[in-house]
Amino acid sequence: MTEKNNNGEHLVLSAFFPYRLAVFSDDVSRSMAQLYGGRFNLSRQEWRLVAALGERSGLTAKELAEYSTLDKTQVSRAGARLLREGLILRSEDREDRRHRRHRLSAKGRRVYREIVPLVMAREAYLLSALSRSESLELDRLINLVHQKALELQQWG
Amino acid sequence: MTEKNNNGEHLVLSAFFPYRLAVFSDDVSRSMAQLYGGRFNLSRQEWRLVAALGERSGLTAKELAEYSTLDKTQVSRAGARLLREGLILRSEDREDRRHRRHRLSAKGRRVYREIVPLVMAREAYLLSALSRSESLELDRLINLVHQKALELQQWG
DNA sequence: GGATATTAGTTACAAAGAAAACTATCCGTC
DNA sequence: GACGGATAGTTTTCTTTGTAACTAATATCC
Repeated sequence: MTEKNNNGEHLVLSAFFPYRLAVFSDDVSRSMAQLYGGRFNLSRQEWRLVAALGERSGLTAKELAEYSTLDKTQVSRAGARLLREGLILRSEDREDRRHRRHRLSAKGRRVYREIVPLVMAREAYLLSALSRSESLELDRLINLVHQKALELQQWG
Repeated sequence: MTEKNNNGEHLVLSAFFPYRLAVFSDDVSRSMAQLYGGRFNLSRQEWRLVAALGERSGLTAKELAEYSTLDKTQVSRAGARLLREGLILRSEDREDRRHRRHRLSAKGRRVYREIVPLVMAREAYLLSALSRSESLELDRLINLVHQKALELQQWG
Protein backbone atom coordinates (compact mmCIF):
# COMPACT_ATOMS: atom_id res chain seq x y z
CA MET A 1 0.00 0.00 0.00
CA THR A 2 1.09 3.55 -0.59
CA GLU A 3 0.82 4.29 3.10
CA LYS A 4 1.07 1.12 5.03
CA ASN A 5 -1.68 0.08 7.42
CA ASN A 6 0.26 -0.38 10.60
CA ASN A 7 -1.12 -2.58 13.34
CA GLY A 8 -4.44 -4.16 14.28
CA GLU A 9 -5.72 -1.06 16.06
CA HIS A 10 -5.75 1.62 13.48
CA LEU A 11 -6.98 1.65 9.95
CA VAL A 12 -5.83 4.06 7.29
CA LEU A 13 -8.73 4.21 4.89
CA SER A 14 -6.67 5.55 2.03
CA ALA A 15 -4.36 2.57 2.32
CA PHE A 16 -7.02 -0.04 2.88
CA PHE A 17 -7.07 -2.39 -0.06
CA PRO A 18 -10.85 -2.93 -0.39
CA TYR A 19 -11.45 0.80 -0.24
CA ARG A 20 -8.81 1.62 -2.79
CA LEU A 21 -10.05 -1.11 -5.05
CA ALA A 22 -13.64 0.13 -4.85
CA VAL A 23 -12.61 3.69 -5.71
CA PHE A 24 -10.42 2.49 -8.53
CA SER A 25 -13.08 0.25 -9.97
CA ASP A 26 -15.70 3.00 -9.76
CA ASP A 27 -13.44 5.38 -11.64
CA VAL A 28 -12.77 2.82 -14.34
CA SER A 29 -16.48 2.00 -14.61
CA ARG A 30 -17.34 5.65 -14.87
CA SER A 31 -14.86 6.14 -17.65
CA MET A 32 -16.46 3.29 -19.58
CA ALA A 33 -20.00 4.42 -18.81
CA GLN A 34 -19.19 7.70 -20.53
CA LEU A 35 -18.88 5.71 -23.74
CA TYR A 36 -21.93 3.46 -23.72
CA GLY A 37 -24.00 5.77 -21.56
CA GLY A 38 -23.50 9.08 -23.25
CA ARG A 39 -24.35 8.79 -26.84
CA PHE A 40 -25.97 5.37 -26.74
CA ASN A 41 -27.78 5.93 -23.48
CA LEU A 42 -27.24 2.42 -22.19
CA SER A 43 -27.04 1.55 -18.53
CA ARG A 44 -24.27 -0.66 -17.33
CA GLN A 45 -26.57 -3.66 -17.25
CA GLU A 46 -27.87 -2.96 -20.73
CA TRP A 47 -24.37 -2.63 -22.06
CA ARG A 48 -23.39 -5.91 -20.46
CA LEU A 49 -26.28 -7.68 -22.15
CA VAL A 50 -25.43 -6.15 -25.49
CA ALA A 51 -21.80 -7.13 -25.02
CA ALA A 52 -22.74 -10.67 -24.01
CA LEU A 53 -25.13 -11.10 -26.95
CA GLY A 54 -22.66 -9.61 -29.37
CA GLU A 55 -20.32 -12.32 -28.33
CA ARG A 56 -22.71 -15.25 -28.12
CA SER A 57 -26.18 -15.14 -29.50
CA GLY A 58 -29.22 -17.11 -28.45
CA LEU A 59 -28.67 -17.05 -24.72
CA THR A 60 -31.51 -17.45 -22.26
CA ALA A 61 -32.01 -14.97 -19.44
CA LYS A 62 -30.38 -17.33 -17.02
CA GLU A 63 -27.36 -17.85 -19.23
CA LEU A 64 -27.13 -14.10 -19.71
CA ALA A 65 -27.24 -13.58 -15.98
CA GLU A 66 -24.40 -16.01 -15.46
CA TYR A 67 -22.29 -14.74 -18.26
CA SER A 68 -22.70 -11.07 -17.44
CA THR A 69 -22.69 -11.43 -13.63
CA LEU A 70 -26.09 -9.83 -13.24
CA ASP A 71 -29.01 -11.28 -11.40
CA LYS A 72 -32.12 -12.48 -13.15
CA THR A 73 -34.19 -9.44 -12.32
CA GLN A 74 -31.53 -7.14 -13.70
CA VAL A 75 -31.44 -9.21 -16.87
CA SER A 76 -35.21 -9.16 -17.08
CA ARG A 77 -35.42 -5.42 -16.70
CA ALA A 78 -32.46 -4.48 -18.86
CA GLY A 79 -33.72 -6.96 -21.45
CA ALA A 80 -37.19 -5.41 -21.42
CA ARG A 81 -35.72 -2.01 -22.07
CA LEU A 82 -33.44 -3.23 -24.85
CA LEU A 83 -36.43 -4.92 -26.40
CA ARG A 84 -38.45 -1.69 -26.27
CA GLU A 85 -35.54 0.16 -27.82
CA GLY A 86 -35.31 -2.45 -30.52
CA LEU A 87 -31.76 -3.50 -29.79
CA ILE A 88 -32.54 -7.12 -29.09
CA LEU A 89 -35.04 -9.76 -30.11
CA ARG A 90 -36.48 -12.60 -28.10
CA SER A 91 -37.87 -15.89 -29.20
CA GLU A 92 -39.39 -18.82 -27.40
CA ASP A 93 -37.55 -22.05 -27.21
CA ARG A 94 -39.72 -24.87 -28.56
CA GLU A 95 -37.96 -27.49 -26.51
CA ASP A 96 -38.71 -25.69 -23.27
CA ARG A 97 -41.24 -22.91 -23.44
CA ARG A 98 -39.98 -21.36 -20.23
CA HIS A 99 -36.84 -20.26 -22.01
CA ARG A 100 -36.49 -17.12 -24.06
CA ARG A 101 -33.57 -16.96 -26.40
CA HIS A 102 -32.10 -13.49 -26.80
CA ARG A 103 -30.21 -12.08 -29.71
CA LEU A 104 -29.19 -8.71 -31.08
CA SER A 105 -31.37 -7.09 -33.71
CA ALA A 106 -29.76 -5.47 -36.74
CA LYS A 107 -29.89 -2.18 -34.85
CA GLY A 108 -28.38 -3.87 -31.81
CA ARG A 109 -25.55 -5.22 -33.90
CA ARG A 110 -24.87 -1.77 -35.30
CA VAL A 111 -24.72 -0.34 -31.81
CA TYR A 112 -22.49 -3.17 -30.71
CA ARG A 113 -20.13 -2.60 -33.60
CA GLU A 114 -19.97 1.09 -32.78
CA ILE A 115 -19.35 0.68 -29.10
CA VAL A 116 -16.83 -2.13 -29.14
CA PRO A 117 -14.01 -0.17 -30.77
CA LEU A 118 -14.62 2.70 -28.36
CA VAL A 119 -14.48 0.65 -25.22
CA MET A 120 -11.56 -1.41 -26.47
CA ALA A 121 -9.64 1.73 -27.28
CA ARG A 122 -10.36 3.05 -23.84
CA GLU A 123 -9.30 -0.22 -22.23
CA ALA A 124 -6.10 0.00 -24.22
CA TYR A 125 -5.62 3.57 -23.09
CA LEU A 126 -6.01 2.62 -19.44
CA LEU A 127 -3.61 -0.28 -19.80
CA SER A 128 -1.15 1.83 -21.73
CA ALA A 129 0.07 2.86 -18.29
CA LEU A 130 1.55 -0.63 -18.11
CA SER A 131 3.99 -2.63 -20.15
CA ARG A 132 2.72 -5.80 -21.72
CA SER A 133 4.22 -7.91 -18.97
CA GLU A 134 2.92 -5.63 -16.24
CA SER A 135 -0.51 -5.91 -17.74
CA LEU A 136 -0.35 -9.67 -17.61
CA GLU A 137 0.97 -9.49 -14.09
CA LEU A 138 -1.90 -7.27 -13.00
CA ASP A 139 -4.34 -9.74 -14.41
CA ARG A 140 -2.63 -12.60 -12.64
CA LEU A 141 -2.55 -10.83 -9.28
CA ILE A 142 -6.18 -9.84 -9.56
CA ASN A 143 -7.08 -13.44 -10.24
CA LEU A 144 -5.23 -14.66 -7.20
CA VAL A 145 -6.92 -12.23 -4.85
CA HIS A 146 -10.26 -12.76 -6.53
CA GLN A 147 -10.09 -16.46 -5.78
CA LYS A 148 -9.70 -15.67 -2.10
CA ALA A 149 -12.67 -13.33 -2.19
CA LEU A 150 -14.77 -16.02 -3.85
CA GLU A 151 -13.88 -18.49 -1.14
CA LEU A 152 -15.32 -16.09 1.39
CA GLN A 153 -18.58 -15.79 -0.52
CA GLN A 154 -19.36 -19.44 -0.29
CA TRP A 155 -19.68 -19.26 3.47
CA GLY A 156 -22.05 -16.31 3.23
CA MET B 1 -5.99 -11.18 -19.78
CA THR B 2 -6.84 -14.81 -19.23
CA GLU B 3 -8.36 -15.02 -22.66
CA LYS B 4 -6.99 -12.33 -24.81
CA ASN B 5 -9.27 -9.80 -26.46
CA ASN B 6 -8.28 -10.18 -30.05
CA ASN B 7 -8.95 -7.40 -32.53
CA GLY B 8 -11.04 -4.27 -32.71
CA GLU B 9 -14.14 -6.08 -33.87
CA HIS B 10 -14.93 -8.53 -31.19
CA LEU B 11 -15.05 -8.18 -27.46
CA VAL B 12 -14.70 -11.04 -25.01
CA LEU B 13 -16.53 -9.80 -21.96
CA SER B 14 -14.85 -12.23 -19.61
CA ALA B 15 -11.47 -10.92 -20.69
CA PHE B 16 -12.39 -7.25 -20.74
CA PHE B 17 -10.44 -5.47 -18.07
CA PRO B 18 -13.13 -3.06 -16.84
CA TYR B 19 -15.63 -5.87 -16.55
CA ARG B 20 -13.29 -8.15 -14.69
CA LEU B 21 -12.28 -5.35 -12.40
CA ALA B 22 -15.90 -4.49 -11.59
CA VAL B 23 -16.73 -8.09 -10.77
CA PHE B 24 -13.61 -8.44 -8.69
CA SER B 25 -14.23 -5.25 -6.79
CA ASP B 26 -17.86 -6.18 -6.12
CA ASP B 27 -16.83 -9.52 -4.70
CA VAL B 28 -14.26 -7.90 -2.46
CA SER B 29 -16.75 -5.27 -1.31
CA ARG B 30 -19.32 -7.92 -0.58
CA SER B 31 -16.87 -9.84 1.51
CA MET B 32 -16.19 -6.73 3.57
CA ALA B 33 -19.84 -5.77 3.82
CA GLN B 34 -20.49 -9.09 5.52
CA LEU B 35 -18.37 -7.82 8.37
CA TYR B 36 -19.64 -4.31 8.97
CA GLY B 37 -23.10 -4.98 7.59
CA GLY B 38 -24.00 -8.19 9.33
CA ARG B 39 -23.62 -7.76 13.02
CA PHE B 40 -23.17 -3.99 13.06
CA ASN B 41 -25.77 -3.28 10.44
CA LEU B 42 -23.82 -0.50 8.79
CA SER B 43 -24.15 0.42 5.15
CA ARG B 44 -21.06 0.92 3.10
CA GLN B 45 -21.34 4.69 3.41
CA GLU B 46 -21.86 4.52 7.14
CA TRP B 47 -18.87 2.27 7.53
CA ARG B 48 -16.76 4.66 5.51
CA LEU B 49 -17.72 7.56 7.74
CA VAL B 50 -16.97 5.56 10.86
CA ALA B 51 -13.63 4.51 9.39
CA ALA B 52 -12.79 8.07 8.41
CA LEU B 53 -13.74 9.48 11.80
CA GLY B 54 -11.90 6.74 13.63
CA GLU B 55 -8.84 7.86 11.79
CA ARG B 56 -9.29 11.62 11.99
CA SER B 57 -11.80 13.26 14.24
CA GLY B 58 -13.49 16.62 13.85
CA LEU B 59 -14.04 16.55 10.11
CA THR B 60 -16.76 18.57 8.44
CA ALA B 61 -19.20 16.95 6.03
CA LYS B 62 -17.26 18.26 3.11
CA GLU B 63 -13.98 16.93 4.42
CA LEU B 64 -15.64 13.61 5.12
CA ALA B 65 -16.96 13.51 1.60
CA GLU B 66 -13.52 14.10 0.18
CA TYR B 67 -11.76 11.70 2.44
CA SER B 68 -14.23 8.87 2.03
CA THR B 69 -15.02 9.43 -1.66
CA LEU B 70 -18.70 9.93 -1.05
CA ASP B 71 -20.78 12.82 -2.18
CA LYS B 72 -22.23 15.36 0.19
CA THR B 73 -25.73 13.96 0.16
CA GLN B 74 -24.44 10.51 1.01
CA VAL B 75 -22.45 11.99 3.86
CA SER B 76 -25.47 13.93 5.04
CA ARG B 77 -27.73 10.92 5.08
CA ALA B 78 -25.28 8.37 6.41
CA GLY B 79 -24.30 10.94 9.04
CA ALA B 80 -27.91 11.48 10.03
CA ARG B 81 -28.38 7.78 10.52
CA LEU B 82 -25.17 7.39 12.52
CA LEU B 83 -26.29 10.27 14.68
CA ARG B 84 -29.66 8.62 15.33
CA GLU B 85 -27.89 5.39 16.19
CA GLY B 86 -25.63 7.28 18.54
CA LEU B 87 -22.39 6.33 16.83
CA ILE B 88 -21.27 9.86 16.10
CA LEU B 89 -21.66 13.34 17.51
CA ARG B 90 -21.83 16.63 15.72
CA SER B 91 -20.97 20.08 16.90
CA GLU B 92 -21.13 23.46 15.33
CA ASP B 93 -17.99 25.25 14.42
CA ARG B 94 -17.89 28.67 16.10
CA GLU B 95 -15.67 30.10 13.45
CA ASP B 96 -18.08 29.23 10.69
CA ARG B 97 -21.54 28.15 11.71
CA ARG B 98 -22.15 26.45 8.40
CA HIS B 99 -19.68 23.76 9.36
CA ARG B 100 -20.53 20.78 11.51
CA ARG B 101 -17.63 18.92 13.01
CA HIS B 102 -18.17 15.19 13.27
CA ARG B 103 -16.61 12.79 15.71
CA LEU B 104 -17.22 9.28 17.02
CA SER B 105 -19.15 8.88 20.24
CA ALA B 106 -17.92 6.42 22.88
CA LYS B 107 -20.26 3.88 21.33
CA GLY B 108 -18.94 4.71 17.88
CA ARG B 109 -15.39 4.19 19.06
CA ARG B 110 -16.31 0.82 20.50
CA VAL B 111 -17.85 -0.21 17.21
CA TYR B 112 -14.81 1.08 15.36
CA ARG B 113 -12.46 -0.86 17.58
CA GLU B 114 -14.49 -3.98 17.03
CA ILE B 115 -14.73 -3.71 13.29
CA VAL B 116 -11.18 -2.66 12.48
CA PRO B 117 -9.52 -5.93 13.49
CA LEU B 118 -12.14 -7.85 11.54
CA VAL B 119 -11.74 -5.97 8.31
CA MET B 120 -7.98 -5.85 8.61
CA ALA B 121 -7.86 -9.58 9.16
CA ARG B 122 -10.00 -10.05 6.11
CA GLU B 123 -7.85 -7.74 4.05
CA ALA B 124 -4.85 -9.77 5.18
CA TYR B 125 -6.64 -12.95 4.23
CA LEU B 126 -7.37 -11.67 0.73
CA LEU B 127 -3.81 -10.52 0.26
CA SER B 128 -2.43 -13.75 1.66
CA ALA B 129 -2.86 -15.00 -1.89
CA LEU B 130 0.14 -12.82 -2.70
CA SER B 131 3.68 -12.56 -1.50
CA ARG B 132 4.72 -9.33 0.10
CA SER B 133 6.36 -8.12 -3.10
CA GLU B 134 3.42 -9.17 -5.23
CA SER B 135 1.17 -7.24 -2.93
CA LEU B 136 3.26 -4.12 -3.37
CA GLU B 137 3.33 -4.71 -7.09
CA LEU B 138 -0.44 -5.01 -7.25
CA ASP B 139 -0.75 -1.72 -5.45
CA ARG B 140 1.70 -0.09 -7.80
CA LEU B 141 -0.02 -1.37 -10.93
CA ILE B 142 -3.43 -0.33 -9.68
CA ASN B 143 -2.09 3.15 -9.05
CA LEU B 144 -0.70 3.44 -12.54
CA VAL B 145 -3.93 2.45 -14.21
CA HIS B 146 -5.95 4.52 -11.78
CA GLN B 147 -4.04 7.62 -12.82
CA LYS B 148 -5.05 7.03 -16.41
CA ALA B 149 -8.68 6.62 -15.39
CA LEU B 150 -8.55 9.86 -13.45
CA GLU B 151 -7.18 11.69 -16.47
CA LEU B 152 -10.25 10.60 -18.38
CA GLN B 153 -12.56 11.93 -15.70
CA GLN B 154 -11.34 15.46 -16.02
CA TRP B 155 -12.59 15.71 -19.55
CA GLY B 156 -15.79 13.77 -18.59
C1' DG C 1 -50.72 -40.02 -14.47
C1' DG C 2 -51.67 -36.74 -10.93
C1' DA C 3 -49.71 -34.24 -6.97
C1' DT C 4 -45.51 -31.93 -5.74
C1' DA C 5 -41.40 -29.82 -6.44
C1' DT C 6 -38.12 -27.16 -9.58
C1' DT C 7 -36.85 -23.95 -12.73
C1' DA C 8 -37.35 -19.66 -15.89
C1' DG C 9 -38.69 -15.37 -15.98
C1' DT C 10 -41.55 -11.20 -14.61
C1' DT C 11 -43.71 -8.07 -11.54
C1' DA C 12 -44.58 -5.59 -7.27
C1' DC C 13 -43.09 -3.30 -3.34
C1' DA C 14 -39.90 -1.30 -0.41
C1' DA C 15 -35.28 0.49 0.32
C1' DA C 16 -31.35 2.89 -1.61
C1' DG C 17 -29.34 6.22 -4.63
C1' DA C 18 -28.61 10.42 -7.69
C1' DA C 19 -29.68 15.00 -9.01
C1' DA C 20 -31.67 19.22 -8.12
C1' DA C 21 -33.76 22.53 -5.30
C1' DC C 22 -33.63 24.64 -0.98
C1' DT C 23 -31.88 26.85 3.59
C1' DA C 24 -28.52 28.94 6.14
C1' DT C 25 -24.24 31.15 6.68
C1' DC C 26 -20.34 33.58 5.16
C1' DC C 27 -17.59 36.62 2.12
C1' DG C 28 -16.65 40.49 -0.80
C1' DT C 29 -17.81 44.87 -2.78
C1' DC C 30 -19.83 49.11 -2.91
C1' DG D 1 -24.11 47.60 6.43
C1' DA D 2 -26.79 45.86 2.40
C1' DC D 3 -26.69 43.29 -1.82
C1' DG D 4 -24.84 39.55 -4.96
C1' DG D 5 -22.52 35.64 -5.02
C1' DA D 6 -20.34 31.59 -3.08
C1' DT D 7 -20.15 27.67 0.17
C1' DA D 8 -21.96 24.01 3.66
C1' DG D 9 -25.24 21.07 4.41
C1' DT D 10 -30.13 19.18 4.16
C1' DT D 11 -34.32 17.91 2.00
C1' DT D 12 -37.19 16.76 -1.78
C1' DT D 13 -38.12 14.31 -5.86
C1' DC D 14 -37.45 10.86 -9.13
C1' DT D 15 -35.02 6.80 -10.58
C1' DT D 16 -32.69 2.66 -9.70
C1' DT D 17 -32.02 -1.42 -7.30
C1' DG D 18 -32.89 -5.63 -4.42
C1' DT D 19 -35.88 -8.85 -2.24
C1' DA D 20 -39.54 -11.45 -2.37
C1' DA D 21 -43.74 -12.90 -4.22
C1' DC D 22 -45.90 -14.42 -8.35
C1' DT D 23 -46.89 -16.92 -12.99
C1' DA D 24 -45.95 -20.29 -16.22
C1' DA D 25 -43.75 -24.41 -17.76
C1' DT D 26 -41.31 -28.60 -16.93
C1' DA D 27 -39.50 -32.39 -14.19
C1' DT D 28 -39.97 -35.82 -10.51
C1' DC D 29 -41.92 -39.14 -7.62
C1' DC D 30 -45.23 -42.15 -5.75
